[in-house]
Amino acid sequence: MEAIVEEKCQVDPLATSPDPQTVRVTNSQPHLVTAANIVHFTLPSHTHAQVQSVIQPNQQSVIQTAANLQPMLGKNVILVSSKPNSVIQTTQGSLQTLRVVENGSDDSFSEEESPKKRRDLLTRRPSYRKILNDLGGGEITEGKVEHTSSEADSELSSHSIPYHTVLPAGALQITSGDGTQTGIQTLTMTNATAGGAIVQYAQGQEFFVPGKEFASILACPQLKVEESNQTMELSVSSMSPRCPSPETPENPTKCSPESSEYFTNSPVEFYQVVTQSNSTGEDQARKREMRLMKNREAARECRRKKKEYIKCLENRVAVLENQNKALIDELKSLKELYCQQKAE
DNA sequence: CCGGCGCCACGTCATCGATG
DNA sequence: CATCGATGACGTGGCGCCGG
Repeated sequence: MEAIVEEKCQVDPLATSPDPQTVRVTNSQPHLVTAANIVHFTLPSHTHAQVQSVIQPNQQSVIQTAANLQPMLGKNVILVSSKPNSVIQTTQGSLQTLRVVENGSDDSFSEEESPKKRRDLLTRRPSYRKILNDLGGGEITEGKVEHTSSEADSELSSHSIPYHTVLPAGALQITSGDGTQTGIQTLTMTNATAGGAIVQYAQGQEFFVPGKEFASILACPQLKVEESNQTMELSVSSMSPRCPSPETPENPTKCSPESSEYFTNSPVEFYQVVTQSNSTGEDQARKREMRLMKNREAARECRRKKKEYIKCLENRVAVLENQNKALIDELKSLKELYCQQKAE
């Protein structure tokens, strides 16, 4: 599939070129790029600029060109992101918004994007929080693969599951049964996604298992998983051998993310799923688990944003280094030209 | 092969600022 | 003022690399 980098120059108050222009780059596949990808494209003739760009996957970049240097340099190296709404910044003060569309995609540019927003993009300083805010609004989550707890929450709400049936991280407990249940206990997990799954068990009750819990459950070798088209049956069979005991907390992911509460240590054969009760102490524990779970997700997201921010800074470094190099070359050429004319 | 080391990702806690 | 999200700090485990 051929991807197209389509640039549409917005008429910005700061822009010097009033005519909207479109530049199509047909030799790049930004969405398939796994490493920096060199792309050549040519701006409209009146810009006298032939541009060589570096496509960075899943990044938003501030793109700087030196259009007024083009007659001298012929070629300019800029960084182009495959992320939409990147900004092309020229030394003439023109502001151009870059977006990436795939072939066949005909979604139009958001005309209602305010000049203020674009000016903010242009003038933003490299503040971590500021850039992260700029990167926000859906863009920064574009490359996000994993589902978040908010997605899980939305999934919950869409299923109208009572809040008390939500199991925070580590809250799912499978304890030894009282003998009323024999044999294999089957948990029916519906709507299983990376964000979690709705789990039904014997008494027709259901609860929500967050994605990580779900994955951990599936990873447990003591569980037999039968998958059908619409539902996934999770059978809890006898515990022999047992899941990792609390004596091995250094290896918690074998069965549980951070706790060993999924299973008892006793080698019993029957297990009963119990949810948190509403008693005060356990309610506090549940709140704590919820807080930890949210903070876990927040920390994950924060690190992801931080990495993206670092990449953005590295892109800027590359841009500025190239610009600096171009200016040095220009200065050198002008000096030579000056000395030549002076000698004549 | 093994220990040391560096890097990375993660979870948790503490703290701060925004918000209702 | 309580709550919540964001983030720095810290500790930990996994993993790859490298030298002995």
